[in-house]
Amino acid sequence: MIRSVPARVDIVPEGAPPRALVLVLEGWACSYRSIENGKRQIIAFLLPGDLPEPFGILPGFSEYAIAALTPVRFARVSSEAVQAAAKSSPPIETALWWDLLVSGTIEREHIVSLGRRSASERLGHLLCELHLRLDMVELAEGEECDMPLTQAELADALGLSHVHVNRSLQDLRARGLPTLTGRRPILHDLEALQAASLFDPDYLHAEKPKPR
Amino acid sequence: MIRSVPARVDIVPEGAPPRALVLVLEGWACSYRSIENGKRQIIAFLLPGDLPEPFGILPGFSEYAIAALTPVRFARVSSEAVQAAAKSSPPIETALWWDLLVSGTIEREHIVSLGRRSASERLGHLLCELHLRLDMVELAEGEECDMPLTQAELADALGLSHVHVNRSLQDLRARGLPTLTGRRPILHDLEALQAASLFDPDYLHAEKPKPR
DNA sequence: CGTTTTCTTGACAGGGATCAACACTAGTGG
DNA sequence: CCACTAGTGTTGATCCCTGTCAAGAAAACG
Repeated sequence: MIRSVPARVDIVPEGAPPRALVLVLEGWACSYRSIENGKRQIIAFLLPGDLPEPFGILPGFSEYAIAALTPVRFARVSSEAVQAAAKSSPPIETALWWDLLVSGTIEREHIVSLGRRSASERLGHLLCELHLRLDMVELAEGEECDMPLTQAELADALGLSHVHVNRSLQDLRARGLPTLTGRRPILHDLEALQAASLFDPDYLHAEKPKPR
Repeated sequence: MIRSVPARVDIVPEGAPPRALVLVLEGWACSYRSIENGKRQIIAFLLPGDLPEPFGILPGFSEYAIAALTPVRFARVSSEAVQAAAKSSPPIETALWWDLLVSGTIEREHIVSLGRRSASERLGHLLCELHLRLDMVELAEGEECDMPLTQAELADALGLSHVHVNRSLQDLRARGLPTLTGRRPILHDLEALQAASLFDPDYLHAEKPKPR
């Protein structure tokens, strides 16, 4: 079942009972959690092809909401259907596991960023990550790509205030690394930015490993 | 294959090629990542019963090291053996998926802590989490439990300096919440601590859901 | 075009880092 | 069993990164 939602609405609201899984087809979304003190934390950005909930035999826990950041087209897939697909096709099963592992790795890297990297490093790291991920689904154009994110949304992902995101962006720009005009970053010198952001491109495993 | 290591040594060193999975049987361990600037970030604490690497059909990525915090007894289980066990026994398969989902949830909650909670809240939240997890494996004694962690180790998990961990601990103590003498915390008033730390006990899913 | 978001800047405050001692503990070997 | 040593916990002083508040500029949008 394919559906579309406009930007800025919840695809899965917080605390919803587990239902079918969401598969993002087009547009940007994110999973987030809002907390009692009024703040919110974006857990992960979801790009086309992402399956933000685990596909296994247990119902998802759904502690987190999923929201569209741009207009999003997505499919709702029942857990049973996903498992049936996995059972019947080894490549699909591999792809599902691969997605699960990679999203876990991205989340753990997020922990490292939030815990031990400075504001500019976090920001640069995120730009590198998103650029690489877009590249992997053919959505980057060389050193440029679309990135329809508000500075406030970046802030909610990076654990910063939107004011400081703005200043960190200026800091990176001043050091000649990325330019972010409008919502279209240009990573002028990818290697320099990666070095400055302590970004190791390997962790995303751009080439899929073989199943064993 | 069951092995033992003394405290403070790596069970799996950083960047090791994927091998058999580790299953913690006894003692405390953690997974961590050290970064170029000399800092390190603890990703997760591993208690008895934890299987810190995903069990699926793909080789683990092993971006992270696993270190013993106390003397640890652990088993090395080949990926194939785990899958065979899952295939042959639905309860085991359920348990494996459950473990995978819960550790993911704990990691995402870690993201929320690091991004949007104050030092004292993070600390209190971690104490609540570890207490509950210990309780789930019968290792807590009422409001007390063993917690063989150094303040520096807490700092590396919470993204703080060890000095500030010390001060946050005093802050909680002054507010009558937990007492942490030696390595044995007493959570005098669990509910008050949970409230002060924005801790929602539900996210650990102490009661396992049924497979569907 | 007017209105609402977003972006940008400045001033200021504060949480947490860093540095540097010093006090304890616990483990070690004599 | 005690002295020694290394690791851990505790404090104080100081600094700076980042948050908060507030307001104006620039985009986005209907």
